[in-house]
Amino acid sequence: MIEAASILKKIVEALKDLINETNIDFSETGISLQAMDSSHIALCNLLLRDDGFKTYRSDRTMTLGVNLSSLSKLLKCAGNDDEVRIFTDDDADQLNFSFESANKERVSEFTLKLMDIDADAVDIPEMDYQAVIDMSSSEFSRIIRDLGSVGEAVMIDATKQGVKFSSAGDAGKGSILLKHQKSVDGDSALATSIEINEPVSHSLALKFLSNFAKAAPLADRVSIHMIEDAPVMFEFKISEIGHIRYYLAPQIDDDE
Amino acid sequence: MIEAASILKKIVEALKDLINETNIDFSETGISLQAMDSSHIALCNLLLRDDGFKTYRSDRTMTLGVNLSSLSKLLKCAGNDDEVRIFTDDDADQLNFSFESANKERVSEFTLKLMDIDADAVDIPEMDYQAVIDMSSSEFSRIIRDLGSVGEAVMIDATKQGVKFSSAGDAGKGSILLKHQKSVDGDSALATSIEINEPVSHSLALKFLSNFAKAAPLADRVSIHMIEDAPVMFEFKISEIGHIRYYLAPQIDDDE
DNA sequence: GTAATTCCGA
DNA sequence: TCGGAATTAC
Repeated sequence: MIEAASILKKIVEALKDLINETNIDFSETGISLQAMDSSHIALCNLLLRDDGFKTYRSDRTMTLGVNLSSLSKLLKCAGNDDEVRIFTDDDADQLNFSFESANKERVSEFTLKLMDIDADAVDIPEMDYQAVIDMSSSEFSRIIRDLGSVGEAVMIDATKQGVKFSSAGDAGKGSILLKHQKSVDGDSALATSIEINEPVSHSLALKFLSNFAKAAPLADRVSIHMIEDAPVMFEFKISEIGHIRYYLAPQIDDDE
Repeated sequence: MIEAASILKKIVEALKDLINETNIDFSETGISLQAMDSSHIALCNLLLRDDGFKTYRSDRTMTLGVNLSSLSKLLKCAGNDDEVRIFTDDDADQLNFSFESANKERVSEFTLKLMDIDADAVDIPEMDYQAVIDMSSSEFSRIIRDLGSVGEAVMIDATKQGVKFSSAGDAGKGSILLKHQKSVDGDSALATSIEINEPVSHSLALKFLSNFAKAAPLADRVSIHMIEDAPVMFEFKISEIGHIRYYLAPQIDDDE
């Protein structure tokens, strides 16, 4: 399997602070991963389809347990433009990486030891969400960072008119309102669009949202999927190849 | 003696984490320093020839003991483009620095207290090395940093074809292979050249190599000089004026 | 564990 | 050019 290193790095950066160790599933159709975060509250789902790779081959289905912190360190040894090959031996007790620089003068080989991990058997039902907010991922990061200095949780209120992020803490409170905008061609990159059946609002722990925001380098946009009485889902599409989705259950608090 | 501050700063940065205190020799022909690192394993050698200075005068030979950490702090008070004068009084119990800004509008004077230091009498024999690797110093830094996250030691294997740096640790292992290349004019800045009589390989403690890599800002290239059963020497040429050389004895381990 | 520094992104 | 984050030294 061959791919540019930078995207792989970003993927691992988007997961490693949430998940220490996880099983990764390799199958004919691609690579996938589902895992609860270390505190068993949030949930991540990664999908990389086979056709997104330059070449991809997996003769059989394999589940490999990796330490994401080690993997992150390993990937830091690749240049962003290096071509990456990932392969495993038949006994699959280690995962091998080769990085080749663009000019071919430098070839690195790294090996990651694998581990047996007790899988959190996770099943994610597809849902019909009441509201789907599609917004700039950098805007999302900015809002999460800004509200992170205000309080511990963010209330997300989605209405037809727009979406409001708000937080309150000891020193005060803050809110950011993004108005719904049909993607104006001029700056559609920043526009926020909201598809909504019914207004919905949820309070979410900022601690997790900050981690979700680490996926922003992977995608220009993030979509936030909300429904009453179920986890909120954040999706970052990874161009041409798949997505990262994060699920987080709302906090039960006074305002809902 | 007058010199641009930035180069002096870089020199001290390249030494201070390895050596706390050292004698510096001032003679008619220039400035030199030899010292073991604090753990008495690695060895540094600095040479600054008199003709590399804008002006240089040393009426007699002097050996002055300095604390490099204090010197580093002192030099941080100089602007990078300041012209530096270093001078001492006849009794030589302190070293005086003046920094003059490019526009001459600002002149700073600093004084460093000297100390008596028991010299490690160090003698470095000139050797005929079996292999000399000449490579980009930034590439060297990168490799040392990358392998630093893998293990505690690096094996350097020099052959006619190229040089391989490799390391192994708990989480896995890694290696970087640089292919030998006659300096193609196009990008000779990155090319690696290897002059070799006989293949040689040595295992070296990464802890020290990380310190050696701090000399990279002083020189675009580093040359690695290897011979069986003797310390490996790393040389960074300081343009027009001298060099820093580091010596490190190989670790005895199974692979050699 | 804290503090400083260096590097990257806005 | 400035601020923030990550890395590294004390």
